[in-house]
Amino acid sequence: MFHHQNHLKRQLQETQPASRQRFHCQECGKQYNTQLGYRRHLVAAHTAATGQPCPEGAVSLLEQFGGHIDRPPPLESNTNTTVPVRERKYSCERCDRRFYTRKDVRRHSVVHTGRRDFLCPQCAQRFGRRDHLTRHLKKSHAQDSGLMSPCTPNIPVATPTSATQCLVKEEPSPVTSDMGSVSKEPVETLSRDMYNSYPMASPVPGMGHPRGLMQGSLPSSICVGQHMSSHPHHHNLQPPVAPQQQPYSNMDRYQHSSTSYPRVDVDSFLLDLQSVPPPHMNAVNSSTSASGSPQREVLGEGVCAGIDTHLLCRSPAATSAELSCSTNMDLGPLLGFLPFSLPPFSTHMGMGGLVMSCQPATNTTSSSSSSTGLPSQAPGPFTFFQPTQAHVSQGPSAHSQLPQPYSGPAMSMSSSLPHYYQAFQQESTINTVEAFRVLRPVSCLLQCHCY
DNA sequence: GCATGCCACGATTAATGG
DNA sequence: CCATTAATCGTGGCATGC
Repeated sequence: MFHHQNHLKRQLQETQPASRQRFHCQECGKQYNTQLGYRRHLVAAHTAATGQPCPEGAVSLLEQFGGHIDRPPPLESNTNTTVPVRERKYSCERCDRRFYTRKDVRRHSVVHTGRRDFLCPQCAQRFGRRDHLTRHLKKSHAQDSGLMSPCTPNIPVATPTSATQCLVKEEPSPVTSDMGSVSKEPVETLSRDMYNSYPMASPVPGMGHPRGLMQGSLPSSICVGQHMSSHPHHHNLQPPVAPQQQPYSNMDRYQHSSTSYPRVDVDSFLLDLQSVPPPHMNAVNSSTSASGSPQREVLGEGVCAGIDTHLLCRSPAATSAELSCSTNMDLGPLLGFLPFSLPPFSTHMGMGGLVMSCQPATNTTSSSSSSTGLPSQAPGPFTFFQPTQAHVSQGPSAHSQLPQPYSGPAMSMSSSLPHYYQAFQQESTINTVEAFRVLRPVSCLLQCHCY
């Protein structure tokens, strides 16, 4: 269980200068901010060097690192020689961070785009870099290599050539083909968020990633939240829990000493979700995309634009109520951790949760794919969203008819949810109801595909 | 020059024990 | 309730091979 207060305290401690770099290696002089880093350094750098046999615990750790470290000494050891000091000549256009090589800048761009093109075939978790996927597979799925999740066949990615990785990158999405007039980036981001919507229960209890439910959704949430947070409409909102609440700025997102996204991104996203009327947001998106502002990408390029494209590609038969329905929002980031009315993960459902069932719906939703402009045979995550119109007609009545599974035992997963989700849960009833209203059509859709 | 992959490190989160 | 630990992911540096 996670204790927010405890976390806040710890966060404060770690961010205070006095407590930073308290772990000093007496052998090489390196300093570490965290005990974990210091211990890893000890195991990796000095355990083998001393010639002593690796401790039991260190053996497994070294195995995780791929064996004993045999890399040459770091460059710092040559600082007293004539080796010229390298300079970071290549800077990122979006955040002013500087890098040694151009390649690093390109790789860094993933931070801004939020793209996660590398899909784990075992648990549908997505990564922005191939080596991350490789690492994930080695660490999380090394033992279940022959245990393919049933969800895998439904994942619209290329067959992994290495049998270990699914490459989503550059994979022509079935949606992309129908959105030829749309710029590439929004489509990619939209598709990304759809993937992120995969509920990712660990295929094997005790294996895989325990946080798979929401891990992949964070960057997308950031995109959405960032875009929406830029709108003055939300300033009157109070964050549920925002220990690191900071004003948004592109620079603030990436502290030079930090490599992770601040939690406030998620909080902001959740707030925005509850407060933004879709038509308004649509207007914002339209203005944003039309103006071609350089801020576009910073403001969550893909997601906000993805909403536009999602709307634009829809059939003219879509009613105004339909357009005002938030099912047109890119809800992918939410689907990873919001309860909806999804059946709790169980062994009966099998591995992969919702992903395992993408069979054509037998109800009215089956005809909706044509109205979306999507190919009816298109597999993959978009099938989740095709039949949304079938539920739109419920309109405002759905508001007063809260889905039963939202309450009580259906939230069985809440005990293992991260604190920002729990913070969402703890929001006022009105806000929750609003969230339900926004998300209900999608949840109903998901139910249809699950049963 | 570029792509790939390994590694170190910080951050986050859940689990565990006192 | 609090502190600690373990596991995992995100990011940047950099070696290697083409």
